[in-house]
Amino acid sequence: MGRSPSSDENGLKKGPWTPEEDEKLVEGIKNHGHGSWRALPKLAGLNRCGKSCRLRWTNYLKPDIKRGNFSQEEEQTILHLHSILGNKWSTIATHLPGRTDNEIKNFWNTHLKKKLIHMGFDPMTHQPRTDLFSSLPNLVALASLRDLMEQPSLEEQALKLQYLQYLQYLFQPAAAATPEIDCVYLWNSMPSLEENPVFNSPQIMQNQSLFPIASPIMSNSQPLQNPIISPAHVVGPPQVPFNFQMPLSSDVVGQDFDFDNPPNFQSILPSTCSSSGHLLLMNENSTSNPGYGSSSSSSSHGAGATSSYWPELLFEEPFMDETS
DNA sequence: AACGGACTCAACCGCATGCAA
DNA sequence: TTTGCATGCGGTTGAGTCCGT
Repeated sequence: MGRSPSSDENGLKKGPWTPEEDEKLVEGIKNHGHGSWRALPKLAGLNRCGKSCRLRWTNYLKPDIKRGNFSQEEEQTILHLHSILGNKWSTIATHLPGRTDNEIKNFWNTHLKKKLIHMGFDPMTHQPRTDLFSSLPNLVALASLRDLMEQPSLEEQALKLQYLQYLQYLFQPAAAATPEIDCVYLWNSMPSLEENPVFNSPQIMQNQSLFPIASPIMSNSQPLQNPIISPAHVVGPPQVPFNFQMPLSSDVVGQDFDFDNPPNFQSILPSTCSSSGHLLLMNENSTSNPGYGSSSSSSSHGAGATSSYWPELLFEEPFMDETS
């Protein structure tokens, strides 16, 4: 790691530090202090600039520096402080004894930022990403549609639907999160899909109470409504832009589904798609949005806006072959 | 075993800020 | 008030390492 040794136009050495240089720097600071970084290299017998010496000392050689992995607590502290302070690494570092701003910055860029993005949060605002995240239910629904259609029986399709409903339930709270909801809380409360016993339990077929209504965070949650499994508390319009009533109540259900020669998809695809599956670009003023719920027409892209726009990326390629 | 892409992190760069003359 | 120097800060770079093929 680091850089190859080189020197600048003044003949001062650049690049990685050698153990000998480290030793000289430590000795120099011990004897002369670091009141003047510019004078220090000369006093310590180093062919380095003062800036390089300061950086080496503050980021590596200072005796109270803590090395090694960040703890869970440190991770949460960084996350919380970053949500308040932004990229003020030196300020954040003052709250984490033994950690340097450079180390925190690197940890953020290599781990936490990616983790937040992966969870659907904007790493800068710590708010749910309205572009991708709010479309997740749509994406999941789309990805699962084929799977749903391939289920041999109505019961298994119902099972799939409940799975979709549960995903919807999981995604909605974050998408509906308001600024006062602490991102750290969501971070900690976000369940792991793989580990969730619901998905490994036969109870999913019997349990009609998968969607608690008491949770304050979930108060805006509006799981997908469908005619087969409809939890009593579910109110409001469907949030997934499919009218599942159509395939479920039509002859399509339970039969072998040929995706190469689909039936008339106009009835089950949202209006943003043409019958051939291409995306019909939809601007903010579009009024044609039947069946998606009233919230979708809002121009607010902030937290809580439930966008039903089809992600444009999704349809860079035709949704399905134009064979019919 | 070899290769190549992804990842990590120490170190550099340039700008901002503070302060003394 | 202006100027110049020293230091601090955040963004970026790039060589070493890891890991999958």
